[in-house]
Amino acid sequence: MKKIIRQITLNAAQTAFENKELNTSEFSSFTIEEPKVASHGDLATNFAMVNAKAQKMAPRKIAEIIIRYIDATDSIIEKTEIAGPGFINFFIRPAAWYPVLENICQQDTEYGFSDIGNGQTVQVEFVSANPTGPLHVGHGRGAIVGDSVASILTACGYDVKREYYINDAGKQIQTLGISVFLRCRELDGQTIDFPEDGYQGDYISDIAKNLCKEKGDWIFNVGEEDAVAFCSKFAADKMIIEIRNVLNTLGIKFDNWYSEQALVDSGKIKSVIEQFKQSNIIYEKDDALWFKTKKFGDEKDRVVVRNNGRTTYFASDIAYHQDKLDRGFDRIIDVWGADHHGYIPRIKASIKASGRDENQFVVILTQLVNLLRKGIPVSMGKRSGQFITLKEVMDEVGRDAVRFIFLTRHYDSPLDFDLEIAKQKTNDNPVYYVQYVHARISSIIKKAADEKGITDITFNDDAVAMLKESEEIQLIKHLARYPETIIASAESMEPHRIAFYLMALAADFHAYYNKHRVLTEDTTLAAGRLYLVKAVQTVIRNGLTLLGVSAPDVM
RNA sequence: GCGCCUGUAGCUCAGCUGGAUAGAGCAACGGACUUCUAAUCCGUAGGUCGGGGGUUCGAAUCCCUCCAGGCGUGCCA
Repeated sequence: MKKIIRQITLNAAQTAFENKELNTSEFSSFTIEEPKVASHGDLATNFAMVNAKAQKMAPRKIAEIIIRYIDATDSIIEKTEIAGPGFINFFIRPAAWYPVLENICQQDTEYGFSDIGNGQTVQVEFVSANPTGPLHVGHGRGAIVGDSVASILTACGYDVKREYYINDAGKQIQTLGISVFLRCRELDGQTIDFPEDGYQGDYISDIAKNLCKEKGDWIFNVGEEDAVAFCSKFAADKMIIEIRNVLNTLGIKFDNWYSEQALVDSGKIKSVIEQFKQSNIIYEKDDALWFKTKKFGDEKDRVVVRNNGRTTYFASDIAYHQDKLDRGFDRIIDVWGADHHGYIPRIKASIKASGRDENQFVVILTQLVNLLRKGIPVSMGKRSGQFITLKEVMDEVGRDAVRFIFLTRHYDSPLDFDLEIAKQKTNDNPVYYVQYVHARISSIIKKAADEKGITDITFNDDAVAMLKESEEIQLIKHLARYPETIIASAESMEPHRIAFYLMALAADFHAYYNKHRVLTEDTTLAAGRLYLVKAVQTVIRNGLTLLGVSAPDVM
């Protein structure tokens, strides 16, 4: 609808120019939007205001000319008016909205999809938590945002792959192995001296128990180095399985699990370092190798190979991101916790240094999650072992509520997650409010079939023409806004826009439901309303699907 | 010190990328179930958009500055 109004405005302006009523045909970009107040019409444009300067005319004067050139007879426009400083308000004929319903019905699960992505390939890398411990709610936020962004981009015609980068190489894996090995020795009755930087959680002991059962004799008979290496691998594999399981319960599946160890083994890290050395972007100082990140926008240069000869995490990351781009993705999106934000400039630097476009690389930073219970913070220390895992939160709260809560906030703002509120089935917890719409409509449709024998809800001019109530027109207008909401959500990579859209649509529906009965005695009217309500249900379901939330038929 | 993020109703948050009178939910108060699910609806009340400047027809939104909070600032990952 916005597109149509835009075109009508442009046509009018063009004709006005041809008739020498406007001074130039260079029109500045203008917006078509929905006024907040109903009395300002269905749609409004600021065309006259933004063009005042170029036209060297008063805004209201321009608006007046435009309106004169808009053919209001026999079109979708009922009337136009000039308001305020020079807005042009458009009032749309109610009947002009009806085709929206037919669209929804025809496109069904694909209503709201678009092709703005034009088949561009995108990779979304998210979670990528070290396999050294269970996921916590912070990881959950990244997981849900990343997954949802991926879904939304897919719906917009991007070719999207989800990837998890497993940090299964490096020091933290060593520490994991040592921690497990020590617990094994403890189980064996030996006295141990558990290091301060070891992993303290109970899960370490659990893994140790498992390991002892399977390989108890063996690990004490091989050398300590081999034993620790084995423990590392064993524990990391176990953790990955557990992580994968939790993510599965959240409804998240990755296309690719990328191993850092595999990256190391492939020699890519070495070859990238060598390559940058040759082009003089990596240099030697204090027996270490440094990357000239400062030259490419970072605060200072960063070490890639330590003076002990071992590569840093950054070195792996350089190679990893090079590898992603080598795989041909047009855009790579990383979802990180906000505590990693200092890392962005150096990764960008490495991409720039390789002669690529740094804009191909985008980072979504999710702010921290504060876990609360009845308003009281729950401690989240990882090393102390005193933390509530994502799995525990999922078991307590459930997938739909967890996902929806995370997605009703902009990822950019810190989030208080209160376990008690999350469990409540009230409006503090709007996921049920939205799902309830779906269930209610399912119930109506079932009733229509059971009691009235209506099983075929299809478009019918006469029936749809019965939709005259202001709440009905408002609902249809709301439905018409869905596709542009998805596009805006994709462009900004902000899933929360969909969540808010759904809550607003749900509010409109519940209000309508309370005021008007769908299954009326008038069968034509009932058919029209059923058709409308079914469209609402389709949109609710499509939106929830993009957020990874279920759309139940019964609640 | 420097960098990033945040500051909007008592609380939790939106605000469509600069538009008209700043919006929801919760909490408070008053109403609505013989009728398609009351996990719902209707109404009342609640604001110096952290403070101060600037940019322009127009600012919660953009710029500057100050204040407050969070995070970061390793040859850790």
